Amino acid sequence: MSEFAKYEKKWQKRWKKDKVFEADPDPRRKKFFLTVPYPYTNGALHIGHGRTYTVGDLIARWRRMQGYNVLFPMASHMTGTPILGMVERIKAGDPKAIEQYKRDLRLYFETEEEVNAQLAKFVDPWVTASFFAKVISQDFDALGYSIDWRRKFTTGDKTYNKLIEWQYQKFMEKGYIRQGNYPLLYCPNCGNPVGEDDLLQGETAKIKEFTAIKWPFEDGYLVAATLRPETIFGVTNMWINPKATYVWAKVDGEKWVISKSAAEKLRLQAKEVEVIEEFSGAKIVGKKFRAIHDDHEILILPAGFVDPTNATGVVYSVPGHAPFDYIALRDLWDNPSGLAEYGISAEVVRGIEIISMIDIKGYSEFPAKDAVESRDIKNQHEDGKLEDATQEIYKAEFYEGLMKENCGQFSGRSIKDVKDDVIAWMKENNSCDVFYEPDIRPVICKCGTDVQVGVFAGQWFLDYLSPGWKDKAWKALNEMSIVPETFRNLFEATFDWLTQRPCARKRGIGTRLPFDPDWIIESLSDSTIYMAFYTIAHHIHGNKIKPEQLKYEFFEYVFIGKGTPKKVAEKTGIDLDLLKTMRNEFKYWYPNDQRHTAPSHISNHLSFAIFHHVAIFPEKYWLKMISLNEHLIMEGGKMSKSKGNVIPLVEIPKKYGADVYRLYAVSAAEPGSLMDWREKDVPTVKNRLRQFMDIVGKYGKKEPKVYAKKDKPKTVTLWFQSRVNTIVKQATEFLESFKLRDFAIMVTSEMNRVISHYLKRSEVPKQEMEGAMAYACDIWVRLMAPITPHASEELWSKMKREGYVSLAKWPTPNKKLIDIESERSHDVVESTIRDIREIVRLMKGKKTTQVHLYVAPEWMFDAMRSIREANLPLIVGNIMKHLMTNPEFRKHGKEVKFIVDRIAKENGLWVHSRSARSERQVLLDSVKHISAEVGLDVVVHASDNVTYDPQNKARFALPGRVSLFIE
RNA sequence: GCGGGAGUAGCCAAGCCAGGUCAAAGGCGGCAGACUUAAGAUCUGCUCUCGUAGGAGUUCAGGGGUUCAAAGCCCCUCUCCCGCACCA
Repeated sequence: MSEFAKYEKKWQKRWKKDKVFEADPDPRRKKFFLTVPYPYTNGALHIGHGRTYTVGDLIARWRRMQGYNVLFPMASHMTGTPILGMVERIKAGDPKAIEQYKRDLRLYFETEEEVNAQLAKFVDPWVTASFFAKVISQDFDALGYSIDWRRKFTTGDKTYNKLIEWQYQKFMEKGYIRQGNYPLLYCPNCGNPVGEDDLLQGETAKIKEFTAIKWPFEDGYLVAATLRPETIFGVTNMWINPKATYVWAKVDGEKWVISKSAAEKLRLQAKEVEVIEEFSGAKIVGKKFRAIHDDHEILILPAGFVDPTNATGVVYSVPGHAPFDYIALRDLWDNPSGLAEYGISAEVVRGIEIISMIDIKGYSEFPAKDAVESRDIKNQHEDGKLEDATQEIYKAEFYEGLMKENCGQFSGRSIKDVKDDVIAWMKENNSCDVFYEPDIRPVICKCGTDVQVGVFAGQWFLDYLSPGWKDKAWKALNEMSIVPETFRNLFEATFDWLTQRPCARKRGIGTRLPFDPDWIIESLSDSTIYMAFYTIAHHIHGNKIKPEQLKYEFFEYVFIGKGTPKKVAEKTGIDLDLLKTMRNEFKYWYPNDQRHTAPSHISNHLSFAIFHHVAIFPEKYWLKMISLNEHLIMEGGKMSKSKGNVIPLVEIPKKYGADVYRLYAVSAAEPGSLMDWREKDVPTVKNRLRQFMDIVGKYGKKEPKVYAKKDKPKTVTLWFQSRVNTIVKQATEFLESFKLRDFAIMVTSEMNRVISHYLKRSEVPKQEMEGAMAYACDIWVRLMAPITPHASEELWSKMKREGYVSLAKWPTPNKKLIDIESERSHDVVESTIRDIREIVRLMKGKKTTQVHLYVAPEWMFDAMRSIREANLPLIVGNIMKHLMTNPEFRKHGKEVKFIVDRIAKENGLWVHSRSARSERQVLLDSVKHISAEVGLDVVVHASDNVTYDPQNKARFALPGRVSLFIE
């Protein structure tokens, strides 16, 4: 158990008891509405999830301390397939699924009996989802997240369904929804589309779209599938596998010749297929078909390499540009003996002329021939080499090839531009269709069946290309803050690429489409505007409003302001005042000021959220800001259950302490980069927290006092007060610009450094030091509160402060105390100490007793100021001229050159005190300190009155660069 | 393939957009010292190379360019990471 657990629990309880984070509208205060996407509750969360929620909480806490009325709510996500899938696997007794859940359950139960008892209940997705929703909310509390839990809901709630129904009715009204064909991986045995998780093999498979070209043949078509439809102009023959089974089939009313297995696939691809006749490929070898572009007759040849289970099992041959075709034809030329049985003479085959139809630099007229010969491919059985040759030619021709003059209206155009036009042209002439295949083979379903491509007719899409939609979304994006700004590119790329997206499915948990209840809205499409639901969720369940009361008119009124509350109250039976309250509460909180999550959601969830908001809400309710933090890795590598290196969220407070984790999570990496969790760095973080607690614990209880100049404090006290306020200023600026790591370093390392330095200064009287320290601690404990709320709360109460530090005022820098001059002077002292040390080190053991410090003459300080004020470019001549016009400096001509040369060399002015007097004074004030640091007696001289300088060192002094003599 | 991003000292990681104040923050590791019976913890200093006077030299994936001046801007090359649609 971590040493922090006891007081962490204590404060979590008190926050809850006093409803510290429950936020209600307060017109007198500015609001800040922050959301982090709700977790998906199909299992326990891990340390990586914690990073995002911790950052979210940091923002919430900081804004709250800044005086904003902060709403930071949370809900849980259960729509979609994963929970349902797991439940089914548990029911089926799948040992892997059972073990996975047991592993998660053991985190929450002591005994194996309890684990099994809970697991036994996981036969209902609702039970699974609500169990994990519950434990995740406990985990969040244990990490100190300042969430208003009154507003929680799940995406499976009936009331939530009503929101989504309204949303999709709105989309329908606007014409943003359409139906169409959609191909996806499909298991014919299960009768379902399959996703990555459903696959045994080929998990990464994507769908490849072939163009099926319908070559006129007898009273129908010979249908050959290709990825290179532009090559129809180079066709010389057709390849048919004489040993394979083909069919004549009626496909959507037309007669097609395709392989038998292709006919079965087409049935799944939303085609009407009726097999008329089955026959062996040999039967049509030797027959003729007609070309698409000029109708001439072409021969069908036998080819063993044609795979009837790939695409249509019919291949048209372009030997000039396809290595497989070239080598197959060459093989027949070399050995035509097998042709006789099909009634094809050797002469006819030898008479086939290879056609060159693509012009490409660096190749002969037949690139396929070049590629085959350069690889020394002997025959059509060298698959690997042929595949390689095909890739080479395909790529080269696609990017650099031009259609030759024999390509009709497409002549002269580049392949990559012309491809789609060729397809369009064939489509117009009813010469082609589409045929889908998985891009890799085999793809096997968990049920053991070979997965095919299924085409869903009537699939519902959200059409992001609907007129006007994208323009509005762009406007929203352009006006929104994206932090870190580097991620904006990713949004822009996504916006460009979004076209149509299926928004409903046939399976899973979710909301049914109101206008087509066979379909269930898929889980990324039902979580885009729900932030609005937080503003009223507690009223809905608090007043036991029934789902059927949440009619279309209800949401129209509460979210859009349409209709009158009176009419809506009549229609829904909801109390009139309650309706008004909800409308007002929505108006108070909305829009969502900041949404924080991980960049992996940019290409879907976050972009959809922007699109859906602009579709539904008026401009003033669009998202204001999206902030992002990257994922977390473990000891330099990916986290994965198989590696066993996943730390569950629930263990973090026990193992490390919530505050330690939080501090690590914000200080180990800036949000924009991956964070590496390294166990050996944890003690350092813990130590930083302990130092903070020790110091504030010791000095925080004293009476804070601010020292003004008139109080005649030590100069180092003025420096200290200045540094503390500078830290407040910079820390706040870092938060504003979302540089969370810099913020964390500033309020831990830097603050600690400044404090330890001050504590070392023995010249400061005890009372003065305690007063100044108490002042600093009062600020420090508040600066740390967003990161380490429990420790800060504990200290705050020990300091006998009113209320909770979580609600205390965020420190603002006291400009009067920021004294750049004293910070500069301090730097001069520190650099002097460094210089002394360096010289002593270089003197290698020679006995040293005393150091003499010589400050530069006053006029040099005047010269530096004069240069700064003149704001001259860094050109020696100009600066010289500038100084020499002043008779005061002219007196020191030679030394002026010395100082100006130095300025040129250093590329500008450097840190120094305001005047020789003040520089000397600071050194005098620090004699004790310098002496203690370097172990030498210290004598400070003024260079206009040097009484002792045996080695004539004083003349090297410059402002800020004290000259030294060590003896 | 398409799209996005990254390569910084022994390691991790800031800096890059707005070039000079950068031998480059912070941390880890290492070395030395203090404290301690000792170890650990903690604290202090050092940690690219050279240097018996505060200085000099060489660095920011590799190559080229722009500039008085480049880790930073431009071009090319190499290497690595992430997303690509029904999966949340």
